[in-house]
Amino acid sequence: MTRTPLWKSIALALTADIAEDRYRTGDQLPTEAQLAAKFGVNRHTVRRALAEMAAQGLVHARRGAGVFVAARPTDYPIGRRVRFHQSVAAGGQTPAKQLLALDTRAADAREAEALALAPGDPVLVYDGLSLADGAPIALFRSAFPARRFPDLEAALTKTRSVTQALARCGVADYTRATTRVTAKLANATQAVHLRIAEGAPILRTVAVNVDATGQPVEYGRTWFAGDRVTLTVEGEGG
Amino acid sequence: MTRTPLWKSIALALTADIAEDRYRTGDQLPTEAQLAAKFGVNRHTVRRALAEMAAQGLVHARRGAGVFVAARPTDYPIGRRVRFHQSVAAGGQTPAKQLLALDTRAADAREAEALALAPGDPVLVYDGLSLADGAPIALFRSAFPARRFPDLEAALTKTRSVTQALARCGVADYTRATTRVTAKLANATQAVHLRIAEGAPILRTVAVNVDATGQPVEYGRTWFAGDRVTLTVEGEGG
DNA sequence: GGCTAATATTTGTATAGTTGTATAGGTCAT
DNA sequence: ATGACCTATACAACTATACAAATATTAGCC
Repeated sequence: MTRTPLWKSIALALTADIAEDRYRTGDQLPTEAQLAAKFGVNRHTVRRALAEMAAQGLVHARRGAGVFVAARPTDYPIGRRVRFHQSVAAGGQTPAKQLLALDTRAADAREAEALALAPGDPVLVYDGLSLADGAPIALFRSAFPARRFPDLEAALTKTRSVTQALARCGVADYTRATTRVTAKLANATQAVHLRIAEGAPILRTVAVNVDATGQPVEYGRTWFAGDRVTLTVEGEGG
Repeated sequence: MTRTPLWKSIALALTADIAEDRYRTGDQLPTEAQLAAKFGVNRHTVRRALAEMAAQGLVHARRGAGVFVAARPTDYPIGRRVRFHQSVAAGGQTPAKQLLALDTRAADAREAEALALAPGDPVLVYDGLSLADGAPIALFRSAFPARRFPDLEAALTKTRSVTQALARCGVADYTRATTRVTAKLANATQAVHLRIAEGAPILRTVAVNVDATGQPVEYGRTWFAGDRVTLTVEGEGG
């Protein structure tokens, strides 16, 4: 005589809690065991409800950690003068960057070509994570010509902003020369960082930034969580 | 939904980094904490990956120091005319020797017998470490008849090479009379020197070198890191 | 300079908690 | 009978935290 399945009513109740801001973006929900006790059902029934909500992008679970309220989609522009900080702030969210790794090594073939370096020239590689309101938006890996910017590593350690760090190294302004966008599937590592499932869709952009004289200063690859970001292309006066 | 366990993909990524020489033999990897941040997982997950790589002999951890890329297996010949320096250089690696202790004392029973000395005769004992590309390959303890070579201690201090030191003491050439090989387990001291785990397998060789007249000039015991060295037996024309 | 002691860093180990997955079975409406 | 729904149990994978043990680094002292 159960018109509505238990799991469905549980999902509705939790969805209402989120809609009424009882749980906010990034918050951890009670554990599955706690929810099961609270609703007086088996843990699997709660899981069924959470699975439905996850499929709708409302929540996301991290094994071993808990279930969290997912971030709302972010609009992200692509154009000649894109600055992550400004773009996110313009959308009313708080931007942040997390440094994952900073390493100097020999350039690989693509990096050397994009930056107009000789094979084997050193590049400074900056792996990081872009956040909006604490939610991960994008993974990125930027390569810079290490010989031209010997102080960039220190600058990036202080201010994780690429724009500010380059400014300290004498590049007052830079613009995006090329951008290519492709679709990929998240591998395990990317999925963890972006808090999405392995195999979930990802937007990958490959870009080269140049200074005022046209010299390439940054070769950047960025991976966006596909269902959390919408890339918008500005009119580019080529 | 994790097709591939996280730790496995992390181990693969790090293994690839080593294979592409981004981390070289003897290099220290980033700390577990840094790797955990870089891959966006808990430290224990990184440890699981490192444990797998350590089990394969790819890396080795030293508590309090870090995780290091293990040396690649070195081929080491056993035969009548073995010279450490030449053997390692022939393999394309850079040989070195580290002096641990140099001491003159009364010979014990085995040393006396091997060197054809009277009980209680003095022997010069040379404890050292053999390195290839900076990675420890073998621990050794060599005993020489002190009365026959009064200047050997000074010579060994200058040039840590046994061959060169003996040459200065009038032994232009020597050959290996006997070699015995056994397997042991590393004790704590050996493990520290060889940068392996306590209880790891060790190859021990016991050898007597004789001069052109057949007089024994060196009684040497050597402990090789079992998983880092392959002993190859040359055809010995007795 | 060299030695010692204190401090900080790094790996090793232990414990507890959380989500993911698999298996087995039971209830009920159609 | 069949399939959707729900319970029960167990284990694997991962997180979180804390502390111990070994090492590296630094400061101070002679």
